[in-house]
Amino acid sequence: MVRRTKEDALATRHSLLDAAELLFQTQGVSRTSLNDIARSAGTSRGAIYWHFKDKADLFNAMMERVTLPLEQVFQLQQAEKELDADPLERIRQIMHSALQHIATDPRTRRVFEVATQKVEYVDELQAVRLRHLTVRNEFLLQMERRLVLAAAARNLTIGMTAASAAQGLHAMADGLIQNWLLDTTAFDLVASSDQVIDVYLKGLGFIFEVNENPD
Amino acid sequence: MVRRTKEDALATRHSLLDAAELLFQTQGVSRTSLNDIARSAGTSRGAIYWHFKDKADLFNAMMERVTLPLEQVFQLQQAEKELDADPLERIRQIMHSALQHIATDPRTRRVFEVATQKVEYVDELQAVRLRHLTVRNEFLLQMERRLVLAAAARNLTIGMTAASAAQGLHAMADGLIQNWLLDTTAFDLVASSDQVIDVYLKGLGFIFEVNENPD
DNA sequence: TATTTTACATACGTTTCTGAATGTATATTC
DNA sequence: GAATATACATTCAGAAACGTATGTAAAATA
Repeated sequence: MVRRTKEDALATRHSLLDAAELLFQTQGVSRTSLNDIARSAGTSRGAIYWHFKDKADLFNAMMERVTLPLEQVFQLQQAEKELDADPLERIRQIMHSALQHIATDPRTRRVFEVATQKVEYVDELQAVRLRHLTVRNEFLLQMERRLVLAAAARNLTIGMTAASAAQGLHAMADGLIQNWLLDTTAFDLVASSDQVIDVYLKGLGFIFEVNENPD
Repeated sequence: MVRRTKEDALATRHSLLDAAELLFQTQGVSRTSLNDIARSAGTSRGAIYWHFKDKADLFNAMMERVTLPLEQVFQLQQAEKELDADPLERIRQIMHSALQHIATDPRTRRVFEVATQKVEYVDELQAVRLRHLTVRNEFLLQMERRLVLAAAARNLTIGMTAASAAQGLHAMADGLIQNWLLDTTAFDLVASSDQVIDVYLKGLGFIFEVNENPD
């Protein structure tokens, strides 16, 4: 009704994104009107058009609220001097912490569910999609490099290109997340991922103790 | 304009589904109106409402046109007496032929792209989704059984439950398909899948010749 | 051949959403 | 403390989509 302070405005922005998350999750992006979001956040459409250009812009902001922190994690991993650490262990750590974060942080899980099941990637949303592809390719390259280092350190040669091996690793994590999001009670994401990723790495020729705990 | 023979009607139905496929792929399901589909197929909305209850019903028909044949494949695999065949080889064959089909059949690829990127699974479409989950679980059970048989035949014990191993196998195939659909030029689906699946099976303890061809 | 379905086409009414325009009261700035 | 920018709320006009109802001519049926 009246003008708020800058902090209030930021709070409004966040409550709009919060409302969007929940509504997108239950109704899907396209069937959620800007009016729905505004009313759920206790404001009007005017507030949305003030903070965002349109629905696609809002969607993008919602995504970045969870993906930017995730990307930070990868950047940090790269920043710290890791020359001494075992590349293979770093791979396992990175995968573990990423999956762990997805499994435990409610907002991340919600947004991932929206991003994988409740949105259609066309027109303006395609751009958002493409940006994420860039991030994914960056991740693939990192994994590829780490695999090369890990293989060299152990003086072994995997039976395929490092790029293919990285593709497989990423596909495995991606598939696990997707399937877990379809039914979060079907299996324990972190535990299963740890096991299954170790199986894959073992198949590549890397030998270590596989976690023996069933499930 | 005038009534056609039954064959004509069936042709109309198929052309409606064809048009829907293409429009869904480029515009997304929710942004494609029934009028768009009708005009693209050279008919009117009346034709759609004659053949289908609503858009969800049409979507479901579009899905079944490609999923039913795929399910048939699995059923047939089960029907023929396979007691003599090596269960591990059957797993590899099934995965290979499924991926091969997805990679080479344009309609299947198109519908998969729609199903994974161009539709929001809410409300009526949720039902369609749930039906596919049933199919998936059936597939998981089959793979689990085969893995048990394969392990028994070789007198080895994998370091996890067969269910988890099957989950990993399925997640891997699923992830590969998803990633390949995002950019079909990034890698060769069939070749990469063959390699990567063998790596996984090898990691489980199954030993055999891994295809050595790079990429 | 008369009757009844069938396979659509067309018209209608209603709902809903969007973007832009405009209004407005309060922070903020100078 | 006057001017300006901010953070929204409200209104408006227009398009578009859906479901239903109704029309219709040719197949199918008897």
